Amino acid sequence: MDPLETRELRYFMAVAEELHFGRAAERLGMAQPPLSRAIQQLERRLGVSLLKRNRRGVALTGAGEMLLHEGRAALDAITAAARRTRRAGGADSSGGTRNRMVLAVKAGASHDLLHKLLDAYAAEPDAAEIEVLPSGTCEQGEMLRDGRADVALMHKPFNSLTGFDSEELMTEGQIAILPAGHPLAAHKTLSLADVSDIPDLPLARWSRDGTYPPGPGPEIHDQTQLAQLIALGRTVAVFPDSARAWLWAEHTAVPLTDAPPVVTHIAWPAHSRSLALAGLLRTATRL
Amino acid sequence: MDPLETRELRYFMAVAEELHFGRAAERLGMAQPPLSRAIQQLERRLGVSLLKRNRRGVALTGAGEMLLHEGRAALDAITAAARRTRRAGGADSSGGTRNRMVLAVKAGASHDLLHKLLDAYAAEPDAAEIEVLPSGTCEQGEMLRDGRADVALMHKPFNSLTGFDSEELMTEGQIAILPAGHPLAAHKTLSLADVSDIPDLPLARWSRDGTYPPGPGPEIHDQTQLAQLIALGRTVAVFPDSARAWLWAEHTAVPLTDAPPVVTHIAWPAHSRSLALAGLLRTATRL
DNA sequence: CCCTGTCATACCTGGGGGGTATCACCGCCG
DNA sequence: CGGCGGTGATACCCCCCAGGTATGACAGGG
Repeated sequence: MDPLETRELRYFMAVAEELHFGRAAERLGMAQPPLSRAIQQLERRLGVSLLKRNRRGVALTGAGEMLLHEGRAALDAITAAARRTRRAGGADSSGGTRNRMVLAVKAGASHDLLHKLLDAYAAEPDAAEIEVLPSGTCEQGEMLRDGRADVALMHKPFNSLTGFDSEELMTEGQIAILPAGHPLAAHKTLSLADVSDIPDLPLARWSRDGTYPPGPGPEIHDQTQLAQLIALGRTVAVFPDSARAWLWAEHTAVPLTDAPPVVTHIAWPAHSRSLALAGLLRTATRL
Repeated sequence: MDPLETRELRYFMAVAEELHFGRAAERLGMAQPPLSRAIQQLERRLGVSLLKRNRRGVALTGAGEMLLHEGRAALDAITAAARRTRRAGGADSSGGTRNRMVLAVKAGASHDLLHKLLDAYAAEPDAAEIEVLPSGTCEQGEMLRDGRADVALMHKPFNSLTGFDSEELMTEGQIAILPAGHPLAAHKTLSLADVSDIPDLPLARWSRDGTYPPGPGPEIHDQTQLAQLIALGRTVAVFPDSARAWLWAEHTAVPLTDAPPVVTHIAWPAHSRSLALAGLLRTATRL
């Protein structure tokens, strides 16, 4: 009948994630009884049971899982609307001039491409002000979805472009970054197999949502950390070619022959229709 | 601060579309003063002015336009969440079995592809129940966005696939559909220029959102209507090759040499993650 | 100059969202 | 087996705020 309220969605998401009314209520900063009631009302309203209450906690039904996924997308869209509206209203109060735009970039990646892009765009007539937002590991997608960013540089195959519009900007090979003195550093090229099986140099493991894939290598969540460990001869890493920009003297880069190429795209939410974005895209595709 | 409520969004959308508080309030089924207040609160909350109140109606600011676009996307996402949740909960109450799925298809298009797809999918083990939803002119995208449909057959270049994931299914040429007796019907092939300039047969104009592009041809919003007008020798139309399925005896189809090919895709919202959809895609790409 | 149409303000009321206290139920463990 | 802890549900209350009505302020047009 009448539409879902965002409050109800927020409540349900909390319960669906915690699978526990008490903890969910705490997270929401409210008491448990009104939360229980709100969820019941939601279920009545939708005419669907969302949770199975076993006496020991709760579990999601099929409909519950659906609402968990779709609801997250909807909440993201709402916060995106609020964020982008605030951003659009911050500077201009009428004309559409001086729009600010946020560009998300994986920290340290595509450095000179980014530099050239920003310089070229700044030279455009009535260029918008661009704020560069360094993003953590592969979270540019979330940032576009929830409105923290308006446009992003994304790197296939690490980022997924599904749900966004994009233009291809650049393709590059990958390199292995080795300690300068290591025997393998003398090679002209290497294969993935070569670098994944070095007995004294386990491949570094990157943090993904705070968890790490299993393996022998050191746990990394920061490029500086990684650079240091490589320089100390403790690990080896595989990066796109443009990573040469931040290599140290103690590093040696060796091209990999069989690593998949990395394609840099500029991506934006599919429904975007802004002049500033159009200008940036024009600049980017002309580079 | 605290998130936008859908009520506020709905209110703002109404005002932004009507550009008139009174009419917007009427459309919302409420009185004008609380609507005014709600919008003011919204503006205060966002810290942004959304409307310029000239004493003669209102106009949108830049931020207002942003909220109009982003808000529409957000509201669509919310109604989609509600619709899909209801649909998921209708049949199953726990297991995930017998999910229903809605497939949007432009009425009359890709008829035998659709037929083969449905037959092949129905033969799959634990196939979901598929409801076919005939859509009007090119509105499959909206249907995916607001949850009326879960998956759609879309036709490049008529539909835009931006924002969706898709798989290519079929490419076909286009044909001109002429009255059987017409001189041009005797040709083996024609060009677009040939059919757009026939003095006695103006090209039909299709309705787009209830409005028609300008031109001499008759206004059409229904395939049967069009078929009849062609049979009567009053107009000519250009269609994908698969339209041969519904030709009448009084029609003649002539291939067009220079018309852009029509590519049929199966498309779905980028964030979808359902087993039923995966099965349908597997079937579709194997056809 | 008044009348009309617009949005804003003032004030009131009722419903419902949220809180506290408590219940009902189950599983665990001594 | 009986208390005990921890779960979600119920009962009841209160007060805030969404919404309604009446009215104001202001601009433009005849």
